[in-house]
Amino acid sequence: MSRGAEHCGVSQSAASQHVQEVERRLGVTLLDRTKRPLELTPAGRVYSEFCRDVLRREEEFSLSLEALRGDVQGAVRVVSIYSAGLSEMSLLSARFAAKYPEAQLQVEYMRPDKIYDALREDVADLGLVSYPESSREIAAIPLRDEQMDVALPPNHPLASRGEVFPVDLNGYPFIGFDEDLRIRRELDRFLRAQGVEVTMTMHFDNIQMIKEAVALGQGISILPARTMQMEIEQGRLVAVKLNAPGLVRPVGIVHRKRKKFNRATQALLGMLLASREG
Amino acid sequence: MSRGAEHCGVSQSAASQHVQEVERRLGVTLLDRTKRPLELTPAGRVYSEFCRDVLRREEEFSLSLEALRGDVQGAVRVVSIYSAGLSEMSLLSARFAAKYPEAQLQVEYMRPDKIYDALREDVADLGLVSYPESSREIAAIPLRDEQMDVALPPNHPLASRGEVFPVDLNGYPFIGFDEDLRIRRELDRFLRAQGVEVTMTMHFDNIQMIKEAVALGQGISILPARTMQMEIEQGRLVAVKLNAPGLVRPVGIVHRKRKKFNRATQALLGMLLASREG
DNA sequence: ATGCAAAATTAGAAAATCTTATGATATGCT
DNA sequence: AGCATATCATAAGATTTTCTAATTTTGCAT
Repeated sequence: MSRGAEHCGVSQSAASQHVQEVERRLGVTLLDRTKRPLELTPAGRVYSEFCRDVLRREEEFSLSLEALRGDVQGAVRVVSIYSAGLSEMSLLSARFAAKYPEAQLQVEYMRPDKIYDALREDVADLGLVSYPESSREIAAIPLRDEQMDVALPPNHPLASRGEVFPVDLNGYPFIGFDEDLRIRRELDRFLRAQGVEVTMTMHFDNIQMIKEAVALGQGISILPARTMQMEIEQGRLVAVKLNAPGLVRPVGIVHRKRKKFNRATQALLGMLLASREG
Repeated sequence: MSRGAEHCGVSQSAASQHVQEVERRLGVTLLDRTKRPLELTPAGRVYSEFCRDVLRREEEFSLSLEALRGDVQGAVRVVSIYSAGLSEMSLLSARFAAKYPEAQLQVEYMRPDKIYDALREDVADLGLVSYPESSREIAAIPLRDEQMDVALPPNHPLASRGEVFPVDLNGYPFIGFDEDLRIRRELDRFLRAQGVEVTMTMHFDNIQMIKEAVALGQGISILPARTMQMEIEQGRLVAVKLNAPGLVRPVGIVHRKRKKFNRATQALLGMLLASREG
């Protein structure tokens, strides 16, 4: 039952209560609870049968609906922020294509607010964003919290340190994010809380540009560790761990609430969620 | 759509909102709203097909479940208050037996609180009560408001009047209901509001006994008109209309909330509701 | 017996659904 | 065409359902 609950993305309690409510409505017990692991009663087997039947029929229905709509069979439309998408999707799209050769994966990169718009207007199925936020129309699924490291040019005095404290950053020229981005506000809040005074010399609306500027020695920055891997390998950047709690960039999936996903979307979502456990 | 809403026992608004929510989830329009009466779109037809299919399967399922449970196929267990049940059920049970010869109708009479208990304990399917009340576990369906007349012995001074006013009852010995019955409280409230002062000489827990006592000249009473018909025909009682608004005895059906009814119960409930329109 | 994993229970929060009241729109009649 | 009528849509708020977090209970294995 716990497994089932997780599979449905609800708590163990919800699953237990739901089963009991179904039993009450039908007036029969579906599970033999004197046995562990739980066993289906005869009525439970009949009910299970019925449910599978309905699900099968539902699958048929949504197939014929998609055919009717003239949808591209099994297309997923993903919209993503630049930073999360490039690392995430490049890995995933290959695996996805291998596993579901007939499905079609479209990824498009845009700024966060455009992503939410795209979902609302139903021109995209899934969104990959940082600081995912749910609202009346949008549901959010957290994926992971990305560690934030200090990004330095290789020749920087701090570059040889195993880790740095926030105060060590004091006084260095800093390259940040545009002010209308959520991550900028979060970083500002963090630096202020830690009593760090940096000089914001430039700001950009995406991580690529910041990395570029840091590599060119224009200043230092704080960026999600996994977005810098390539540059570190190439020796263009150095990432140093920041010894301070609570600074992470949450990344998650957003989608239109209670929207029926086609099979391709379900599959991709499944892969994304599976990668979360790792 | 309005018809459908009523059929499901919800408001027109709820139906409209629900259809729109389904449309949103599926991402298609189901109804062509530029036409009156409303027409199904192609997608709507496919969806309707799907729904019928599921309902059909659900019907099959509940059949095999009942078979499994060893239920008496198509038995309805009705529990009723004495007064409503006798007139209601005697009429209905014949019609029911004629229409559904294979079904089995069990009627049992008991006091109101026992009725609610029986439903909660699932030893009865439907309850017929006055002043139906819903609660966490119980749902109530109003059936009708019964007119309340003054019950008099044939030789009573008021018996020849076409109608009486509440104040006319002043001073007469009165035969009422037990104090723990809702109808007693309602009558008390009514008499007090009308400024009537009667002498409660006896009280009983059921209408039969009150009628008996009135017929024997022990006092007058106020009773639902339709429960006195037999005695009036026999000349044992006289009913006189009471000229005062707001005194009715609501009668309704109660049942356990969100409980799956078997076909026999659905059929009987249908007949009861159909009789309501009349 | 005792501990452990998994399910049941409880209370309270969150979300879905419903109702009432009101506004919009197609159709048919004059 | 203009108006009346019936029907559906929308809005705001209340109600009901469903969910989560925390805790307790239960079956099974050691």
